[in-house]
Amino acid sequence: MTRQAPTLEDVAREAGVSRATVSRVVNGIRNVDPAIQAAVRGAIERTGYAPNRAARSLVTRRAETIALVVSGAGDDSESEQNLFAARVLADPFFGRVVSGVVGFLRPRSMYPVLMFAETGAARRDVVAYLRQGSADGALIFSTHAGDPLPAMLAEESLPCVLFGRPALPAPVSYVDLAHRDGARLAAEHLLARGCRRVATITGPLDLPAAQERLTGFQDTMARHGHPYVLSAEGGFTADSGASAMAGLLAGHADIDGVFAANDLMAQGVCRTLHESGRRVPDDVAVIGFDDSSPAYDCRPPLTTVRQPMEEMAAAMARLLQEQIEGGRTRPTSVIFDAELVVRASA
Amino acid sequence: MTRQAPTLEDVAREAGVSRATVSRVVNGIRNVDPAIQAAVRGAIERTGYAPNRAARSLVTRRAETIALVVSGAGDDSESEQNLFAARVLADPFFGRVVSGVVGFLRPRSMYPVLMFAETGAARRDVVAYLRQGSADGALIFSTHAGDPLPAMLAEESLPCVLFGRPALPAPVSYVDLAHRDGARLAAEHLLARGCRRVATITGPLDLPAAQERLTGFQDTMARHGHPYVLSAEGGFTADSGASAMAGLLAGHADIDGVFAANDLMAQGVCRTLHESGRRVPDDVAVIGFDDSSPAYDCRPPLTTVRQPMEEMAAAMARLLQEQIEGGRTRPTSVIFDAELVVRASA
DNA sequence: TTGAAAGCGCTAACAC
DNA sequence: GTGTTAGCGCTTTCAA
Repeated sequence: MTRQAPTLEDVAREAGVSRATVSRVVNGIRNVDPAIQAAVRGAIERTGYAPNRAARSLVTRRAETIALVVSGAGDDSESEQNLFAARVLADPFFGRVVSGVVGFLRPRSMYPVLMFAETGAARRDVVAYLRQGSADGALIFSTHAGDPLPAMLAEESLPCVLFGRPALPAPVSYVDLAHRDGARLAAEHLLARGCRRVATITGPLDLPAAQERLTGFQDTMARHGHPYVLSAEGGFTADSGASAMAGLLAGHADIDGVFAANDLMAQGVCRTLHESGRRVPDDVAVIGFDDSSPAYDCRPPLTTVRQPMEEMAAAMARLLQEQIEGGRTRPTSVIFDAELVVRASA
Repeated sequence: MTRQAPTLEDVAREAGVSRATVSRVVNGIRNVDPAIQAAVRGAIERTGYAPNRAARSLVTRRAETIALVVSGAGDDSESEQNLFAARVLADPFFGRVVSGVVGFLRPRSMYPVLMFAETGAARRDVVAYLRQGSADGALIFSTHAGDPLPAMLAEESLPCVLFGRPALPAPVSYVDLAHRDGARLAAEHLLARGCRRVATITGPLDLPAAQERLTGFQDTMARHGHPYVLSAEGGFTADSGASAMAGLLAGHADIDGVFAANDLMAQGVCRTLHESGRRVPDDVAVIGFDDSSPAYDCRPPLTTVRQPMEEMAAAMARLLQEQIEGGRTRPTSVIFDAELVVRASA
């Protein structure tokens, strides 16, 4: 930054027109004489002009930026903010989410600001960030049921869209999956394979998604003459899946089918099964959920219920954009369908 | 946003002082009478004032934002921009990087803007983004040797810091690891275990880091009487590690020690070894590099060369900050030490 | 179709 | 220690 960056004024002088005209050309507004338009473009080229974002934002009242926030439910005492970020990023789920968001934003020359909000202070920072106009809205990914952030944003009428129905009711828009149907697909597939003794490893049951996957699975099994389904609660991590499976196996050695509420846990399940000398899928069929990278990294590759994460994330961004542009509109929700992806594990 | 957001003016009126005074209080500048300070704080509280970022940036000429960019070396024809993002995020390496960056930024109330620059157009967008003042500088993580972005930024004197020495020489600051030393630690450990027939699986050899890990390993082996080391080039992915190992094994069934240039490949190596009926570490000892999540997710957990990623990423952010604040200073580099983490695989 | 001019909300001299 | 004032670079009426 040795020399001062050229401004609209400089370009105007160079092109022999007014600032307003240059502004019109830059913003692609019609009603500008083609000749002048060319002159202006030439001047922009020559001066190496780049519009100043802050100045534009000041008048348009738009940051043209959105925040991608991953929030937890910790309180201020917790100083593990960083571990939280690392843990979230380690979840393969996240890569697909970012990919979907970026896919929507990039064509619009926008880039997401990454925020992790595990503590109360961090959540207040998110609210402040939006109130300052640093971002026009937020895409929220809650990792815990007790997350107060959605309500905080709704309270201030700050534009936001959640991934998944909020566990704590709040008047906000969200994008979700038909979890029950997804679980049903898994149940039917296990049944069709001839599994007679099935179990499910659930996610944290205070999360609506985990609850619905369980319910959908149980209901379908019940409808097919299996009123009771073995189950154990996991934490959506591979280790939790592995130990939940070990626990189940200890009491029920004859399990021949398992539905894990996400791929990471299914991966853990496979590990435990393998260590106990059982073959997948011959001895025990395993189905995961999400269709994220562990699904195909797993040996054997996992049969899983696909959640169209990229599309869902893109839909969130679209909804947010509409909310930002349209001013106050009431909350909406978009529900996507799940799909069974059959690989080797079941 | 029903009612207009309160401005400095409103707070000033409410507190019965001038805008300047309110500004001083907000920015924590001394020389403000404690009583007035309290009055102003009260007014801020009552009005619910939040400073407008754009207005501030306009005058301070600081966005107080930095870009975290992951760049590749693709050209414009490539339309796989999204896959690129997903692939990068899937790499466990990335979570630690973000964690380190966020750890440095958060206390300063800053958040990184995430950008993926795999195509030429995307790289130009990164440059434009910085030139517009949307971000004050960039943290660059190149995934390919031919990445032209560093040079592009240097050309425009835009503040940036790279992760790793640039493969294409460019006058930019960077933070790196003493790769050679790290590889030496791995070699010595394998030797100390009594391995006689060792092999190494390298990363893409056009990357300086991969090259140095190989050189460091070979040199140490040579110094200990092993002038020739078997090697195969991988692509830093688990699959590439698995197949490189299979290839090596085909020609040399007696391999008893392997050094993989990253954990992901080491994981693939373990998989291949396991499938070939060999035990790790009894039949073959395996050492990885990075100490990222696959290292402890792997069975057995990997002995690996730890790269203090979080600290490195934080150092990058610090260097960038200095560069932004200090104006033009010449490129610097900071090199971190590697450390051997002994687990079960070797 | 183009230009003149009025701010957007804030900081930073400078004066008091 | 506090207020006054002049912009920062841009968009956007409003006239011409």
